[in-house]
Parts: sequence; C-alpha cells; structure tokens
Amino acid sequence: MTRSSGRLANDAWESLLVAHAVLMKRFAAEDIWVEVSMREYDVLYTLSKCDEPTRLGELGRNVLLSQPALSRLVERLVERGLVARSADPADGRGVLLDLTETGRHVQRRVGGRHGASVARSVRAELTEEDMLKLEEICRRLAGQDGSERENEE
Amino acid sequence: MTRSSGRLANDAWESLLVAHAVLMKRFAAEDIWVEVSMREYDVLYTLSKCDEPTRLGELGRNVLLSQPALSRLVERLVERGLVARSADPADGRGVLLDLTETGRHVQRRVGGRHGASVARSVRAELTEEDMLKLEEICRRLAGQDGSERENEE
DNA sequence: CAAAAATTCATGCGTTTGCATCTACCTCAA
DNA sequence: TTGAGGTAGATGCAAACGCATGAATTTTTG
Repeated sequence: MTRSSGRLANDAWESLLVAHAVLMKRFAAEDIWVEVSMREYDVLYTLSKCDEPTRLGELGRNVLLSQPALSRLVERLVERGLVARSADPADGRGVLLDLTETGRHVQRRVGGRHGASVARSVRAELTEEDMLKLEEICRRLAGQDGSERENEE
Repeated sequence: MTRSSGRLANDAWESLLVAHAVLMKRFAAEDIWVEVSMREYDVLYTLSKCDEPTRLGELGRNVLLSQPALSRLVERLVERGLVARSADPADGRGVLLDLTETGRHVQRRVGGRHGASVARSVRAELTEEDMLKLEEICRRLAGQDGSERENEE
C-alpha cells in the first residue's frame, strides 16, 4: 500500500521529532552540563562558529528561543564572563556579541565531551553513508543548501 | 577530502538540529496555537496515537519535558477538560491518561491544520524518496526499530 | 527635512520549567 | 509478613520563559 505524499511528509517529520527528542534526552542526562546548560552551550557554540562579532538578532535566528529569552540568556552569559557585549558602531540599536577567551575555553571543553557523546550515539546506529544522507536531507529541509537566496554583497 | 566518522556524525546531528529549529520556528509562528500551545498539542497528539489509556511516565518518554513539568502540563489539560486522568487499577502509584471527547476534537482540529503545514514545508524541499529515507534513518537513529541498545562508557 | 513607520533590543509581568524532595505504592528478600 | 529498596507521580520553590510593551535608533515617506 502507498502512503500519500502528505502522509509521507508528516511521518518523516514525526520521525525526525522523535529522533530529536530521544537523543536530546540522552544528551541532557549526561553529566557535562555543569558549567553551562544545554541552551547556554547552544549559544556559545553558535558564537564559536562566527569569526566576527554577531548581532543578537542573528543569533536568534539560529536558536530556538524567543527574543526576550535570548536577550536575558546572553545577559547571564555576559555577567558570567563568557560572552562580550558591545554596541554596534554601524547601527545604534544593535548589539554585537562575541565569545570571551573564557567563553571560548568553556565552549571547547564542553563541546569536546558533548561531541564525543554525539558521535557515540550517532555511530552506534548509522553508517557513514547514512550520516551523509541525513545531513544532505536535513540541510535541504532547512532550506540551507546552495539554492537559497541570500543577501550577499 | 574525507571527514572523519566522528565529524560526519556531528555534522549530521547538527544538520538535524538546524532543520528542527528552522521548522519548529516556522510552525510556532503559525496562527493555529490558540486552543492549545505546541507542547500541549504534542501531548494530545501522543495520547491520540494510543488506543488504551496511557501512563504518565510512558507519555514522558515521548515528550521532551521533565517529569514535574509534564505532570503539571497534564494537570492543566485535565482542568481544561481535554484529558481524563484516572488511577491505574493495576498499580496504585500509576496514573492513566486518555483524551476526552473534547480533547480528541481539539487534537483533530489543530492536527489537521498543523499536519497540512508540515506537509507543505516538507514537500517544498524533499522528494518522496527523501521523505522515506529520512524516516528510515531517523527511526534507526532513535533506536526505534529492531535492535535496542544500552549506552555506557 | 520632518513625521510616520519599522527595526532592534530591553523590561514588566504572569506562566511554565527544572531541581530537589516528598508521599504513596510496589517488589522482593529474609 | 515485614522491612529495605525501588518506582510513579505530586509539590515547594527559584530560575527561566513567552507575550506584550517600551525606549532608542534607523529607515521610509510625503
């Protein structure tokens, strides 16, 4: 029997949700979120991927949090000396964020352990071919493959 | 060039996280979460898939929430008449949950709109073959087929 | 060029979450 | 049977969240 295209799409999305939930729970249960919580790590990791200081709003596009929640999460990270906040010279409303040295160290330390854990879980179930395929499909699903109209200058 | 297996695994996981975040944001922005929030819907949906009354703990395994948070979320749904809570005759500690008629109606109404939205987003980017492949890989990633496995150091 | 509209981030406030802990019940061994 | 140990769910409480809104700045428009 053949599932309809809509049904296929919903089943695929649900399987992604389940995989996300299962692995997130497993990762959350690990004993490595002492220095920073998982969400805080998410922000540190995102910042670590940007060489230049990043706008708060830009950060918000990559993090699953409301704008006020992100604003205050960043504020806490600044208070703890993990993130540096500065005014954007090009836009008086904007705020530029960057990792401090401490923040970078914490990100690397936690990231190392977390990354090992991720690799363990993923490799336990998927072949390398699967991983490549999953990455390709997810990138496309997120609209992040080459064919995206981006404001380049 | 060849990425290491650990690198492949982390890249795959990150792409899944990004896809999850991007689509979740899109879905959250839709105007259909008036009757129930997205998390509440998640619970209603999970219950709708179980024909028999379901234990709270069982529900918790499928929902990305702490046990107390889920306990109270369910409590609110009970108060609003969407979920029925009863003692488990087989285990005095347990709590059995089930959708009420109202709850079932709400789940179907919201689910219809949400499902259409999901289908729209997924179909816009993926072929049916992709959807099947994604589902298969995610099921495996979640350890939801055949071989169950325990993880330790 | 001034006023209106839009944008960026912060803040007030009520709600929800997670952690630690508690209670009630089940299981099992002696 | 009984008491130790384990499990299911509820509750107190501080932290964190989302919504609505505010303040400051930029952009647009007439």
